[in-house]
Amino acid sequence: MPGYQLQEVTESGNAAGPRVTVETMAGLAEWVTRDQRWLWDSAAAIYPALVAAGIRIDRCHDIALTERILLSRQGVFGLPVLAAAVRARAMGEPVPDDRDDVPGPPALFEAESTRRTGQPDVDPIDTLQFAIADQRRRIANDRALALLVAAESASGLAAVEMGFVGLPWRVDIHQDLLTDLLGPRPPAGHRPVRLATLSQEIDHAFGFPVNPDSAVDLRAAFRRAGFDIESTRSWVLKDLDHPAVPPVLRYKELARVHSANGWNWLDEWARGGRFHPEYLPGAVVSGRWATRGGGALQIPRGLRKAVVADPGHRLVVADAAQLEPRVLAAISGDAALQRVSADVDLYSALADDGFGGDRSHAKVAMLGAMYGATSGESGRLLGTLRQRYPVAMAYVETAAREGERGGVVHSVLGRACPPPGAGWRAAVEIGTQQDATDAERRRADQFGRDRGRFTRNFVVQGSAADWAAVWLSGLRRDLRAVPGAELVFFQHDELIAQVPVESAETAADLTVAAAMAAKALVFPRSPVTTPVLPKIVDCYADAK
DNA sequence: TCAAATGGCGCC
DNA sequence: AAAGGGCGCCATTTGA
Repeated sequence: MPGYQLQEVTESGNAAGPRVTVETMAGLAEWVTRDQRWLWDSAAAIYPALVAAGIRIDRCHDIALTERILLSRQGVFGLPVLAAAVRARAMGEPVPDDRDDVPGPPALFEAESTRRTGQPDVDPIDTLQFAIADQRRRIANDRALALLVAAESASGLAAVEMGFVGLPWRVDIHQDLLTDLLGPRPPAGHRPVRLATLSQEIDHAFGFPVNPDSAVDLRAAFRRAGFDIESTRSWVLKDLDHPAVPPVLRYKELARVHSANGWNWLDEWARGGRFHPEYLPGAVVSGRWATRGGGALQIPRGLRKAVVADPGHRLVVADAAQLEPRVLAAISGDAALQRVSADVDLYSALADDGFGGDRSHAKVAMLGAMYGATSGESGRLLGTLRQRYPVAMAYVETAAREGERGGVVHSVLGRACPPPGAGWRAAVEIGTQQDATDAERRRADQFGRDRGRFTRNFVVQGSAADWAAVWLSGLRRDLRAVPGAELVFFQHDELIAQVPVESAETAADLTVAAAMAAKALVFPRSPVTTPVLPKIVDCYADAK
């Protein structure tokens, strides 16, 4: 593994510390000691090889992840080739907004001059030194931003480690579930018997053949049967009085299992009893993680039975209860909502505080407020929220107005949302001219409202992601003191650690402590709580 | 014919 | 209870 160039930095943060040129893994191992922070271009590019070689590090500064956050604040998105961005900044040129570039692992030291013609070659160490100094300068004196960058860098380490370790996955249990639902595994290219049977029932109910996998065909069939529907989404179909509806809904459900998490998924993703998705920290504009491969963030609840701890171990499943409304209470400073958020079941408290004890109404209303619902029950319930929590509602309304007029908003620690694109600006520009047609006005309105919903949600979702990154990185650090403990899954506001039986209670306590620490760091002086309720289980399905 | 767009649905 | 935010993935459809 030659060619990696890392720079060691002293605890004092002196970037001019000794240089290390790593020629081999064995050579690197000598350099890895505790209490070092490594500076490197990207954990995603370097760390997988180290982890595979049995090397773990405690801390790092990840130039790529940091640069993405810093560039977001300059309105640059789409992850330009990192070296190009650093080089442009070094030369005082505008940073290229390279949306179409293929986002491979961001590589500072790859031979980019061969890929991107016309660029001068640069010394990687010089580039690294410049990048570090430049980033430090841009972060200087912004404690929130420094916290975000530290948490993001640590997330980069956790992501690589979790991808390497993988989520325990019992293939036999998964196979049994599939057989129960769909019948035996069909030959390649064939439908399982259960789907074929349902398809026949659907044909029979309509009186003519219909392909239930085709939305076009299915909608035409229902229209032919006298139901003037716009789409075939299941919540539309479920209200129709037609004999085809039950088998269609069941077909959709099972076809989803088959195509998304069927035998092909098992072959590709769960060999060896582990599911190894690739985690991409901060890859969602809001700062949430994304994953690549296997749909790791959409594991159906019904499949959680297949996630079982190794012998002698337990799973510690911890999630932050109703994180987003608590975050809204914190960032808005709404005293009434903060009082409600003192309750472990926030929605129940909300229900008792203006929704006549109706928890589901309270929940719908709050979600609607954060997502920008306009119509229906949720829209009507917004009035109650405005009356009870005017400060919180004004906060999200302000964010929405900012988005509608083309502005940007920030998460609590300072991640910026993308500015509107050229198409958006053009459409709004045209639609607001004196001589605009009705269609142009409607289009401009639509674009404005859509973006308002986006920025409204961004401030909440992004701040929740900030909190979660701090939580995760703190827990990762603390968990290193627990022998045999590994983080194995992370999903927005929920994580799973696999821990030796005897350490399960300790690890569970650590998830709680890390949540309290995250609250104190991200929302200092705020009275809100961000409770975490860890469950110690053998099987993920038993955690809820 | 093939790549991009769409519809749909799983998770938060 | 409603169909509002963010994603990834699959099968089908569209259109160049």
